[in-house]
Amino acid sequence: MAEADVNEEVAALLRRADQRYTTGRRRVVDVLENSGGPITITQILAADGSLSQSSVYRNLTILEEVGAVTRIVTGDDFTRYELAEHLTEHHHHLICSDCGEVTDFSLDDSTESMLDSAFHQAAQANGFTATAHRLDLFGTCGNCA
Amino acid sequence: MAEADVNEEVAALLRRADQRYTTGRRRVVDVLENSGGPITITQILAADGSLSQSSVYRNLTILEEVGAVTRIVTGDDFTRYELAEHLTEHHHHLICSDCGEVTDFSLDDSTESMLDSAFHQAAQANGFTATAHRLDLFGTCGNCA
DNA sequence: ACGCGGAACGAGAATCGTTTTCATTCCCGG
DNA sequence: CCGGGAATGAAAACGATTCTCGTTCCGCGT
Repeated sequence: MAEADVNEEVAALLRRADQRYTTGRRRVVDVLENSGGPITITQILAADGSLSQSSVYRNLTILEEVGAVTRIVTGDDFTRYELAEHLTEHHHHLICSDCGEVTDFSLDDSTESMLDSAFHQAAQANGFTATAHRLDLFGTCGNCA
Repeated sequence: MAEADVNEEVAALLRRADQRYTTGRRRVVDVLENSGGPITITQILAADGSLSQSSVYRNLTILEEVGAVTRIVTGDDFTRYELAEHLTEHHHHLICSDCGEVTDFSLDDSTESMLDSAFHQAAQANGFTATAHRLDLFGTCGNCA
């Protein structure tokens, strides 16, 4: 999705929740857009020095509530954030157990659709209503090998 | 796996790392064994009042290091623990976004093996060495619906 | 049996990522 | 141009987890 479209879509999501698309929020979205995978608060602050920590935390919470951003927990000590899937593309994560970095990857369509139906079936069998799934690979990234 | 076998296997794992299978550690393993899914420290303490918080934290760390226990982060504020997969069976998690509870579920063998090869391929394409994967469904459990 | 030495324990203090507070600044609607 | 609620920033508070430290336990050699 083009940058302009992302901004427009985020603006719409915020408006729908009676929230403003302020400069700070826009800067956060811009940082997330230019980072090939989920990143930490620290990384966001480092990427744009004009942001203040508390506002970034607060704004990420709001952006998550309106559905513009997704919160990712990997197992290391830091929560990471990425743009919501409908603003990017469906993908999964390679998580390096060594350095903690997260990079995106995709599966081919036929695998994905197979997964979907398997999930649907499994959820149903457990009286569970599934709204999303998470699929990550853990291991060692090229850098750390 | 039968309870006796689990204990034996855990004992072996600990011994291999020059660690003792103390009463406290055994109690933790017992609690994990009798709980159809990953549970929090608080739940462990509630399930066995004779355990002390700091020791449970410490022992779970050790049990994880020797490969007897796996740490699970779901997105809510609590880390959960379960017996390692080779002490139970391969499975995935249904995570209730509402109450936070986690329950196990399985996919059929053909789906699993398809996934494995898809993962292998994706990891390789990214210069990544995959050692494990995580596959969870988020949604609403029967109770919270 | 006994005693030694290191492992494990328990209670509380410390840590640190995250959340909240509160006074100030900004921005929209009238 | 003003008033009032929203957003901000700095700093304090919070809370799950980790660390500290004195005590207790356990395996082993004598």
